[in-house]
Amino acid sequence: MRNKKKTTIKDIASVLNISPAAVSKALHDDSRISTKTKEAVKKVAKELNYQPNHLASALRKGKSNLVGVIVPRTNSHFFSSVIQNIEEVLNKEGYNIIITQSNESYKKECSNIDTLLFTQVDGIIASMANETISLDYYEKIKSKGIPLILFDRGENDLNVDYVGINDYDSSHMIVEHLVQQGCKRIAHIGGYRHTRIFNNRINGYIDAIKKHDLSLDESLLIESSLTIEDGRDKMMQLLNLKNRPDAVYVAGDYAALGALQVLNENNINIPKDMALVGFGNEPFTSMVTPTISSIHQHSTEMGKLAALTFLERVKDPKTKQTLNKIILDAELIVRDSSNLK
Amino acid sequence: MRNKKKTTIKDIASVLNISPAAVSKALHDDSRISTKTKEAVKKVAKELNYQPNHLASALRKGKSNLVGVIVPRTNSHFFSSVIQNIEEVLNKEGYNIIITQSNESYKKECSNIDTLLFTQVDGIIASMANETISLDYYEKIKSKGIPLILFDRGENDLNVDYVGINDYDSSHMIVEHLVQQGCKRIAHIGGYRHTRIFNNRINGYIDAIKKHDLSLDESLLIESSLTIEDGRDKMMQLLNLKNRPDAVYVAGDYAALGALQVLNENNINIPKDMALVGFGNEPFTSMVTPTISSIHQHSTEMGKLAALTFLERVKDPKTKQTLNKIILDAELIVRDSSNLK
DNA sequence: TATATTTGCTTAAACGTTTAAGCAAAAGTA
DNA sequence: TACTTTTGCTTAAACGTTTAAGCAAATATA
Repeated sequence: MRNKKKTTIKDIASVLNISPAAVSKALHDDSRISTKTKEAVKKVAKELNYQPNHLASALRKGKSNLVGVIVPRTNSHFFSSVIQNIEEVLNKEGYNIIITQSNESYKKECSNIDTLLFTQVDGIIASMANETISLDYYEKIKSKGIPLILFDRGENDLNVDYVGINDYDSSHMIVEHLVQQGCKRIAHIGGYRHTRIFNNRINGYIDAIKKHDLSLDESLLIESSLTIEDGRDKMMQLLNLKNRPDAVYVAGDYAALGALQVLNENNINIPKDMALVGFGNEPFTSMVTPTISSIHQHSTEMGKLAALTFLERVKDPKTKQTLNKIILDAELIVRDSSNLK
Repeated sequence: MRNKKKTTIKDIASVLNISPAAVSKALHDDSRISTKTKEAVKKVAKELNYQPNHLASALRKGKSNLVGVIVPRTNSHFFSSVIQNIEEVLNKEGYNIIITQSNESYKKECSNIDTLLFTQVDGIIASMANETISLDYYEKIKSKGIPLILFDRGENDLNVDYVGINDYDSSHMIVEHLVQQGCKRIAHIGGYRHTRIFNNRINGYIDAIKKHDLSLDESLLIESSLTIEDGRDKMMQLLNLKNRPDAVYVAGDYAALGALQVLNENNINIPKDMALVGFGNEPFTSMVTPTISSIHQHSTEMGKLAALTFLERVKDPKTKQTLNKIILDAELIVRDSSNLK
């Protein structure tokens, strides 16, 4: 007994003996349609359980009201929160989002871009994979003439909008905090320099170390993929030094967790023997023992701003695309791992 | 100098002086088109940087090759892993997925369904929010005539495909394990009974307790929302009992984490004074101190099976939709929190 | 050689919507 | 009264693709 055929605008039109065009206009509250007709149309639409065919209108109007989102992964609180806020802002404006994950792979990222373009999205909001070095492939998006907004990973000097936090200053805050706690030899397990945000963190670290007249020991500055496993490896590397550091600033919470595990396993007292600071303020930082100090990246604002930037771009597509960087101030959350009282 | 107008099939046709229909067929390797023409078409397509318009073909063919996925949230390893595997299987078959989150809200879940239907997805794969009690709203999906596959949360006796694990047996495994470790008073912080999987876990717990001739104490069985906070609350409740349990089986890892925090804060030795077992095998269970025993839910298989079930349904839409339940065996991962040697 | 089949294309309609253009009737204006 | 404007619709084309139907030429079959 199920109504297999979907009701279309034509069905409504024929019931009321008016043209499909009138129905379309009535449904969109066009001023040139009488209130009477509008009411009749809406009544019949409800009765016939009319559901507009999005594909048809998208095809006709040349826009899909779909926005693609690319993230390295969704199972981190940061990205998940950014996504949620992008969604919230865009839903209100009638956009839906398609979420894709690159799993930190450049190849997957490229295929995600193709997928999204194929789906005729009206724009793409993305944060780049660890592997991704250049924005070359992203040119494809711009050549389609749709807005591209990058966040977190993707700071650039090209004409691509970017929303992120002040990584350089964040490093300064961390080093400053550790110095205040009395630390003298501060190590940094950073991300890969080819990613701008990690490079900024490293530069911030270096400059802050210099500023406080601490020795800038090359063995204390290590690049890492920032996974848990690599965090473990790099921490062991630091422990094997003749002259161990008394504090470690890790550029990612997952790697910081790995470091913490190694320290605990080796019965090294945190923070007395070794202070520890992470980056990202992932929920688990306050769950582990000891709790890990970390940088809060304002994921809520970042998501909202990314979405709003997109909305501005579609509203005003004529204005020349110029570099629009939004840099948020981050916040250091001090927890047990670096609290020496 | 940018080519603003997108190349269409017509453009290719006019270059080669053939009909658009021939181009379409050539691009799809129709047997009725000569190899010569096919090659020519593909060459021109590449030259003009032709990108097929997905909306147009979807409209014409009546299918979008989009599959909607609804999950309570993406920032849990379980859901994130299921999604990843759904994606992997479906991408191979030319489908893309749209991920939406309900944030455990029934209202959001309904709006997600509307959104997905509006986007003309070819099917929906979903796991229900905590709040969701009935499948009523999901009827909308079925009345559209597209496949609906539920996983994890959503076991049902209706004609809706379901993929999940054996929750009843999992509870048995856990209780059995705790008994073997010497526990006598085993408490259960369960989910809400209105959700089938949690009800199954509770029933499994009760039956296993009876089987081992342990006392079935009502005060030891508590329903919970299974968030970290509620895990804390319910653990405190158990600690306040005159006759404390010597083991707690928590139906979710996040709540188990909350319980662990409370135990640690109260200097209760885990597992000596109180053994602890969680459910879900979230990565953090092996990160905290002590590590938490948990049930591995085979998220990889679950995602793949959900996707495959969907593919079968679209391949064979004529066959009557009958209840197709796939129940996987779960696995207990024993860690420090319940290992009494 | 006459007929049947296959090959390689074309034509035209269709998917469901939106929208520019147009037109008659009603209402407003002088 | 005669004109202009507004109202309320209709007509028809368009978005880019797919596909059923058809047709002429080439090839196969008897």
